[in-house]
Amino acid sequence: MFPPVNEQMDIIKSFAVEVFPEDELVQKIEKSYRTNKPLNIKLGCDPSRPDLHIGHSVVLRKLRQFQDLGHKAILIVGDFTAMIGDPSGRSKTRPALTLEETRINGKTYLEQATKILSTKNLEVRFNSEWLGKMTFSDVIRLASKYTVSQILERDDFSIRFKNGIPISIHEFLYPLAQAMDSVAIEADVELGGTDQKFNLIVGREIQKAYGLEPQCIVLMPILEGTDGKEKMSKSLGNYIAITDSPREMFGKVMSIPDELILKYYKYATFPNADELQKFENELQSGILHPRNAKVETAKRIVSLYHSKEEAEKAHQEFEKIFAKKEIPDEVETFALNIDNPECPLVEILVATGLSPSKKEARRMIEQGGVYVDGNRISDINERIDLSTKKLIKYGKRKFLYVQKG
RNA sequence: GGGCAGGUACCGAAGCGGUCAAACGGGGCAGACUGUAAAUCUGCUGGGGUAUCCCUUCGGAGGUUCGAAUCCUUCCCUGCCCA
Repeated sequence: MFPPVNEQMDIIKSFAVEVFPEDELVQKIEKSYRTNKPLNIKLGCDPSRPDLHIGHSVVLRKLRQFQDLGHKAILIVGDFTAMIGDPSGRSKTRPALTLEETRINGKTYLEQATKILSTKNLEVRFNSEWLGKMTFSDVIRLASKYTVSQILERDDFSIRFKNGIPISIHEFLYPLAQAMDSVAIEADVELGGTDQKFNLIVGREIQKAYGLEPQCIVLMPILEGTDGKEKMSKSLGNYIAITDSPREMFGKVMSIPDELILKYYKYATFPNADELQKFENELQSGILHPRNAKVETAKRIVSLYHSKEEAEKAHQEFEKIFAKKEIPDEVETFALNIDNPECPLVEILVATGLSPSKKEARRMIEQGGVYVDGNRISDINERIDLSTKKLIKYGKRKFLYVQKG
């Protein structure tokens, strides 16, 4: 029923940064193979921001691999822990959410996650189920299993501590709470990004303290955002959401710095060994032009969340707008409710929502970023006759037809 | 509980009675260039109005002053040290 152990290990280790302790994992898999029982593979998700992006997809794809190997994926919706706010990789305390908010977000999360995960051997648990039941003495018992210096080993804590940036006590509890999830579901393996390493190790320790076999850990790389600097995240605005439209998705991939191409190709699409080898060789030897490498990567990514056809369309549209500087196929029309069709351009820009303020609209015109029917407008007092439909181009990529309506 | 240092625009960080809508850096946006929404370079970056005019902003609330982000009072928040 299960593939052979070696085969499983190869797949598990592919694309992972770290898998440890490897010997324990081999043993677990051997046992599962012998007894024909699937392993519990845990992945925690943070419902405080439910919009999944390609950065999340790396670890979700890994979980999917486990599912395909026949193991059981257990998605922990951290509805309870979201109230704490995971401090990982953050220099600031995160805002806490209410239970209801996290519940709603959890749902959205799941809808999106199943674009990658199989619904077959998938179990979804909310950690308020057990964390919410813990009494204060339970919490004290849990807290007694870990020391302050152990917790301060984590560098985002120690850095904050050293720099005099506040750390609230409840943040110390976060890794412990997450560890309790592993206890509650008896996780055999926990997946996470490399930034989760500390939390996952705490999970091992706490499982041991509660008399359980400790989980093995699979760490996946963190994908940088489209800016190429920071980790991909919604709050930084450098993300490619898995719900992005084909056009957006394609464009965003095209905007990544060249150095990131291989990483995106690799971790956002999980190519097979041959594909990867070929791509890497050609890119490095220069046979594959970086621009084309991006095109290929973008197509692959769009295909994963939409379809091959959509990807092809997005590509063509991209070429049209940016290489040929033409107008995209689908441009919305805005019916502007005005009395006099002769309307100052600045006001049109604000009324249509293209520009948040008149000030910015003027700035944009002054900087030569506004075109009406293909003509660059340089006068901020320009009036536009809207009795006929006019095409406005605002900045690099905003297009809109406007007409008096 | 005491002492000290702080809280400035999206973020970091200057300013310490008028010349402050507030230096500088990052981010963002635009333009040029290009192989792309890469890289690089240049410009812009509170709002309204356009004749160098008005409004809102420097943790909150009051006050001093012709005039405050800058001084005083008080409150809230944070860090460090001492107890």
